[in-house]
Parts: sequence; structure tokens; C-alpha cells
Amino acid sequence: MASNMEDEEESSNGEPPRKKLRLTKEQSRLLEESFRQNHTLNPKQKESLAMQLKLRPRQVEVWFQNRRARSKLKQTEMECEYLKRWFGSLTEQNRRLQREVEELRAIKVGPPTVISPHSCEPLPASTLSMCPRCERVTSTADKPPSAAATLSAKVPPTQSRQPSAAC
DNA sequence: ATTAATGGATAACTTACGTCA
DNA sequence: ATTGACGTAAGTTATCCATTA
Repeated sequence: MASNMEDEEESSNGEPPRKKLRLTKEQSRLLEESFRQNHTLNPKQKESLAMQLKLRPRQVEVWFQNRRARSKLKQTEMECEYLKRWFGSLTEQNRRLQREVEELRAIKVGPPTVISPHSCEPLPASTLSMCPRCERVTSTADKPPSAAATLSAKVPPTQSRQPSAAC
């Protein structure tokens, strides 16, 4: 360590070396107690607290400044932890929902042949094409509600299961 | 057991900005 | 509208002390 080499002397720039005060237990206790009551001090409170603690008012002032800063830092750290946990739970929820979507998509695609909504005849899947707008292969409006229907109920009306003009 | 290096806590300082008379 | 005094927040520096290799 490079400290204490010029105790009681002046450093090269003519300034006396900065000395750090160590507060006693009792001083800390009183300051903390006072901080609990009020996070800021008016000049009168500062003066009387300084007298009580046998410190300079400036030292009391600095202590309160630093104490407010520590308090805020702690609060910020706690909020950060909370947000991290929240993010984690949202990520997990998102994973579950993605899995569910995959399962529902698998059910919806079903077997390789489908029934034509027009002729009620089975059609080979290879003759069908995907509508780029609604991403549906064919109309299933005449089928009973399924899990897939439940999902699509959440889709905006323009993407309803009724065949659009483009389909 | 001793010692130098290191990191955390915090007192003290500096700067920028807002408020008010 | 301008100005100077004052208080505070934010950022930085310096010091002390405990831990560790």
C-alpha cells in the first residue's frame, strides 16, 4: 500500500493528506436512527446532530448524502433481482405456450388426405396448396370445434376460419 | 507466522442540475 | 429574464480494513 507515507506532512501538491474518519458504533447508531426518521436534514437538524455526535456539520451532511446513495443502490439491486425472476418466469411461460402451439399445429395438419368442403370427396393432400394470407390448407368450417379452433378464436377476425375471397 | 496483494465498504470530494428569492 | 446562493444526486477518488495466497 502506498498510503501513510506522508502522514502529518503535505503531499507533493501542497495538500495535506486526506484522512478518513471512522465513525464509532454509537455515532453510526445515532445517524442510522436519525436517517430512519428523516432521509434529509434541515440546517438546524444538521447542526444539532453534529453537536450531539461531536462531528462537523459537513461530515453529517456527507454521511446523509452517502446514506441516501446506498439506500437507492440497494433498492435498485432489489428491483433488478425482481425483474430477473419475472423475466425467468415469462421465459418459462413462453416455452410452454410455444410447445402448446406446436402440438395444436400437429393436430390441425392431421392425415395426408382431406375432405373437400365443396364436394365432400376425399382429396389427396398433394393437390392442396397453402393460402399465403391465412396459412390454411382448406376450409374445415363444417367440422366440430377442436382444440385448434379454440386457439384460432384468439386470432383477429380477418384470419377467421371462413374461406376468404382469396381462398 | 508474516507479508504483500486484493477487494469491499465508505468518508470525502467534484460536478451538474434544479429551485427559489 | 437573469443571477447567485443553496441543496441534492450522481459519479469519482482515497482511505481503511479484512481476507487470502
